[in-house]
Amino acid sequence: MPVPVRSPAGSPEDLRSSLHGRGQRLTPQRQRVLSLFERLGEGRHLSAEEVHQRLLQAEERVSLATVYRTLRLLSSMGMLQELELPEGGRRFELGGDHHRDHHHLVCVRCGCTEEFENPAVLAAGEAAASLHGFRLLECVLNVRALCPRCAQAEPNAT
Amino acid sequence: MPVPVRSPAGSPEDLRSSLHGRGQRLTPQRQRVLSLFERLGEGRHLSAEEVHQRLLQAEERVSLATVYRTLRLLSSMGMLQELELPEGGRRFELGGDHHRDHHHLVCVRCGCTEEFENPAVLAAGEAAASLHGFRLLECVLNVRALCPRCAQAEPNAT
DNA sequence: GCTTCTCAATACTGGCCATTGTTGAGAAGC
DNA sequence: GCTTCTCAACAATGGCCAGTATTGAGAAGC
Repeated sequence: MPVPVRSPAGSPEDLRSSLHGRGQRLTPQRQRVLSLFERLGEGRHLSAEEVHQRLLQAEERVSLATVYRTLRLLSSMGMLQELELPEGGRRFELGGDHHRDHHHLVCVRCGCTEEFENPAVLAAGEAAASLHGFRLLECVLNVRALCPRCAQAEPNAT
Repeated sequence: MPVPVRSPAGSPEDLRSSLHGRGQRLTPQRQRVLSLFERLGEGRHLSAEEVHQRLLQAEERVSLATVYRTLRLLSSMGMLQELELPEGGRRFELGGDHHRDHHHLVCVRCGCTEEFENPAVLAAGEAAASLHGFRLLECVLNVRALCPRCAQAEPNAT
């Protein structure tokens, strides 16, 4: 039974540590597969063969067998979600808790975090993306701050 | 005593790579000094002795000589700014380009980035901070996206 | 046809070690 | 008094290596 993976497919480093936690390794192939889904965005679902083809097109060769293995692995880690189609054949898409915008309040002193949402942030991200011609995938706002407890411990009032 | 959950995103890794780029090392002492200034926020300026004392209070022992060396180092790297007081004695504060909100558009495919600003983001951060009783230090919005060139290369319309 | 298995070749990791940048105390300089 | 220098002790890194998870091709299973 796989370990509970809390953080969605975020940074490359997240994937690495998730894998290491299970004594597994981060390989270019695994990165390529996950990265492909991240580039596609959330709604998209692909079959193993499609993943294989797309990676080939992107000049990121990964053998079909490895694609299958990796899809299964990433699913078991919760980073991908498996869809069983009635017509036969399976599809995969980005894991469920992948909000396009999820934000964190991080205490720089003790490291504790709070999560929050705010549509205004996504709007700002979309505005900037559109201004520069980018296609937005995900917005992550990190607010570096001091939590109530640590703020009290710090002997200074700015 | 607070329990560290995960390292605050932002500068820990930045500092490391900046140092490595110069063939220098990331040590706990350097982290402590920089971290102290980050906790203080932007307006604050401290003398070497004050830094030393505050670190002692925080049970983060760093020798005075090292404090001096580190302050000089961080200044030369632009992470701190040196203020020469007319009365004699120098003070240090967080480097200038440390905006309380600076945001990035990052292409997840080629890695290129664009920077932008948007007061709405800072507002959102402040709202969240205030809601949870946090004292905001800095807002960093990371928009994961595809740049125009890479968006074109990706053969899919979501 | 889609998916998994086999097995030799490959390569990611963690551990260990030498290199050399850093630190701590106290002396020395200004 | 504030800041820098000296030097032995310390420790962050990079390189190297063995251990072993992973990959690629093709065969085999469903």
